[in-house]
Amino acid sequence: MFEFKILKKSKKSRARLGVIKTPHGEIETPAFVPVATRATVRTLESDEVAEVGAQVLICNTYHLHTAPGEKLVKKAGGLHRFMQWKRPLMTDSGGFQVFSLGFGTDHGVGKILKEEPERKIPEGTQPTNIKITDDGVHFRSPIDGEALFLGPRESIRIQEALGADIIFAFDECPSPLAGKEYMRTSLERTHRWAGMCIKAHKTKQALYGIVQGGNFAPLRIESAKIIGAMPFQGFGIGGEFGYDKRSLKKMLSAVHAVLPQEKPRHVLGVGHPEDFPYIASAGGDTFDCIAPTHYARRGVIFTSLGRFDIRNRRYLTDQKPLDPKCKCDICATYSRAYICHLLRAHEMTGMKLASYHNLHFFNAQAEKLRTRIKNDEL
RNA sequence: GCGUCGGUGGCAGAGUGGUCAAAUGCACGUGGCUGUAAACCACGCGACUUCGGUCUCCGCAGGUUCGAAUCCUGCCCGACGCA
Repeated sequence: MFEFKILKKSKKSRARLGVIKTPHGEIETPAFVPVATRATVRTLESDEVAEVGAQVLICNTYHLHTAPGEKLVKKAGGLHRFMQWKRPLMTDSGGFQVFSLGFGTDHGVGKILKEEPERKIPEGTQPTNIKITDDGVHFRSPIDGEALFLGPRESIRIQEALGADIIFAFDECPSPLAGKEYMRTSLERTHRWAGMCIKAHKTKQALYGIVQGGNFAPLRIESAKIIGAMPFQGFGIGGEFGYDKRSLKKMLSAVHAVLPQEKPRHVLGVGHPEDFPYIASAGGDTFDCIAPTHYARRGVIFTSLGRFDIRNRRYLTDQKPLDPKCKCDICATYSRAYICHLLRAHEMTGMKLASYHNLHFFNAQAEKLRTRIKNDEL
């Protein structure tokens, strides 16, 4: 059972208000999706993640295969039961690790760059530590060197064992440094893999296909046409979208114009607070980002007035809450001074309180998005 | 009181005649982080600087030497042992 219902379409933009129905409940969209790579939103219990307003989480195929292994998760009753998360779940296919453990590591870059990249990865190049073939990807764990092969069939098989409500096709997330020729070859491979994923897919879990093409508009459009025509129940849009926010919106809009309107779209791995309106107005329904939790552990607090580093000395004497406008339990209870102290002292509680607040903030921002669409403001 | 060992940058701790403004770690500071190899990473951390350097610096005071954090003498302080 999987269904997507569009409740309202904006007249001002491509934004839509919707609801995704899954066996584990509904997701009001646009929705922010916290990242729970290894079956946990780091530092938080599943109950707390629910408390903070998360409707759905995304876990990771590669990392859960590595530990504890999908067999064990299946034996434990599936991901939901294993991690005691009662709401919907997604699993990412491992396609992002093709980048993050490949060229991402080689060049020390993330998938979104700050400035116009000097594209330099020529076609036929392989990353140092992994090998990309037509059948899939040979990984080598950066931790213990363990060899691991992941292709479309393997990814789907693992994701079926894990048992999330929404699963993703295995793709290659291309590097933002990939040259156009590399991008084209990679894209064709990703498209081939998409077909293989559909063939391999046996369960009732919703399978999303992934559109790639980097910052090359014609490739993006082509990808959206090909993936959009395949019998997926939803779509992921992955990779990079250029180095500024405007190109993100433009590219997403172009892709969403091509994809079937009645199916949900998930924007993969994008979602700093300032990106939210761009994603939603470009037609995105769900989107995940590690930012709230990843940054929280390093002391970066997201607020209605922007972000700041709570570890800064001056907050040691600041008795105000993290964000005076925030309605979360942390802001109602604890001072900046306390959280500043905890983080400086490397106390885990500091990371947890910051994570809790940031996640609340991100979810509240997503809720604002929905309200704005309802009120014809977006 | 005698003996032994030791006193190095905010802390811990290398160095034991030149290559030492002094390893390394921690702390501190700045920057980075967008489908999490991430409680991580990079850089800085005596002062001044026209960025080529200049000055001050290894408990204190003297001395030896072309040259001392490093060797010698005295003093101060600490740990341990013996009285």
